[in-house]
Amino acid sequence: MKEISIQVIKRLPRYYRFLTELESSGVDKISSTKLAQIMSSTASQVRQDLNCFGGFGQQGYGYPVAMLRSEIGRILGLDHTHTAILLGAGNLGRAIATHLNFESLGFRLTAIFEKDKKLIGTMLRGITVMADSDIEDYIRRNNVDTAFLTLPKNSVEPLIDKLYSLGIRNFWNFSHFDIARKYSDAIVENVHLSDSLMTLCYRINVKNN
Amino acid sequence: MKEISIQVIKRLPRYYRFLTELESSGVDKISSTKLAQIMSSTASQVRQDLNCFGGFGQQGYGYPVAMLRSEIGRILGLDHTHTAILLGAGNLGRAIATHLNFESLGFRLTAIFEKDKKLIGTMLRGITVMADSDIEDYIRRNNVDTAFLTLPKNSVEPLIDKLYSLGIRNFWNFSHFDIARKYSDAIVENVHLSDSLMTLCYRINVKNN
DNA sequence: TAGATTGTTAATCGATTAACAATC
DNA sequence: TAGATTGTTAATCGATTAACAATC
Repeated sequence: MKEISIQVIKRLPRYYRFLTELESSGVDKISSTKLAQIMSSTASQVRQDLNCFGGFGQQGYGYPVAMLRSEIGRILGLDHTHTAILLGAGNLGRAIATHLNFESLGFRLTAIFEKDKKLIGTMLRGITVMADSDIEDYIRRNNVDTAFLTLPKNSVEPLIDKLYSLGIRNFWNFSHFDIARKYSDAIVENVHLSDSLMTLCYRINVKNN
Repeated sequence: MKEISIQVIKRLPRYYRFLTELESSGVDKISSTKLAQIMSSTASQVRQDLNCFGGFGQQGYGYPVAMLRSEIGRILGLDHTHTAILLGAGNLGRAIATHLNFESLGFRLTAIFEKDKKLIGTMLRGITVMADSDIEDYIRRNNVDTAFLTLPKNSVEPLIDKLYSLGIRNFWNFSHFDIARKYSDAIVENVHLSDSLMTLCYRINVKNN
């Protein structure tokens, strides 16, 4: 199978969201043209994207919504269960922990670690926040493959070698530490909120120049 | 001037971050080759990107770091001050409010609104959280141009028309409500955390297939 | 000057869009 | 069957990469 481009992959969650909505509003089939309208895309792109993974449609009819949704979920691997730990129970960490339904996104959050003593022992999403110093022990005893990093850059820096050496290769990284550069075989998904805000700033200024 | 592509724009904050680091570690000049190495990019791309905005370099020498950094800051418009309000003081809203240094990102956060009565009256980053019902009045009395939306989709939906009708055109949107589709002249920067996590899930599964 | 490195044009590569035969 | 719409190939468009003359 030919490699799927990152552009296509990044569109998949969007298809998944819109199809979920369509399904729950009782729509049972949709054409590439209609789906493209809803998603501000093009019929060509929809068909090209979907055909990267197989022929889900039917000529003269369109795509069955429920089947297409579940197929995309399967392609994304949302039925898998990767075991993740969260590092950092500050504002951002708490938001992530409480805000997302990991179970339907392919993950299981099993532990939360924090340096600040005031936060250790508190509960988040049914998980007791543990001390930073327990990380190594926890990973050794449990099968963890993913780390969610909601710590500042200078806290990630001294931690990342330990995580890597303990076998963690997947990172959801909210910090500005460049993990991918240091460990080229790691899978790193970065969320840089300030970058996003700067982009907004640029676009506002261009419009109002 | 020819339109700058969105790919280039999205790379600008990254240049800005790396240049800020270089500057604070006392580096005063850098070649496109070296900068590309640090950023896991290519020398060609660096030069092409920068030359969208002007010739900041010097042949045989490279780019002056401090000057290039401040130029990119100016291009991004970080010296501007857009006035923003935050809607939603839940976990995510609180994280956003406390986590980011808006002043150095081109924005000023002046008010926070929330539906939940338990949160109204609490302080965040020196701002007293106000009741949802005060939004309209506040916007009429103050010059607000941007809204940060850290509310769920079904709370954004009934609110967005009011915001738009009161003149707000710029949105930093963490919800799944599709603002751009409804108001095509709005500038919408979306942050979809669950999309990002699904992309990570896909990439892990492809690697470990 | 000689070496280094930019700015910029040209070549390549890949993604998006268009077109249409296949077929339900 | 006729109409609709897919799957897929071809055309276009744009972004990235390479090359090199200009020049500090």
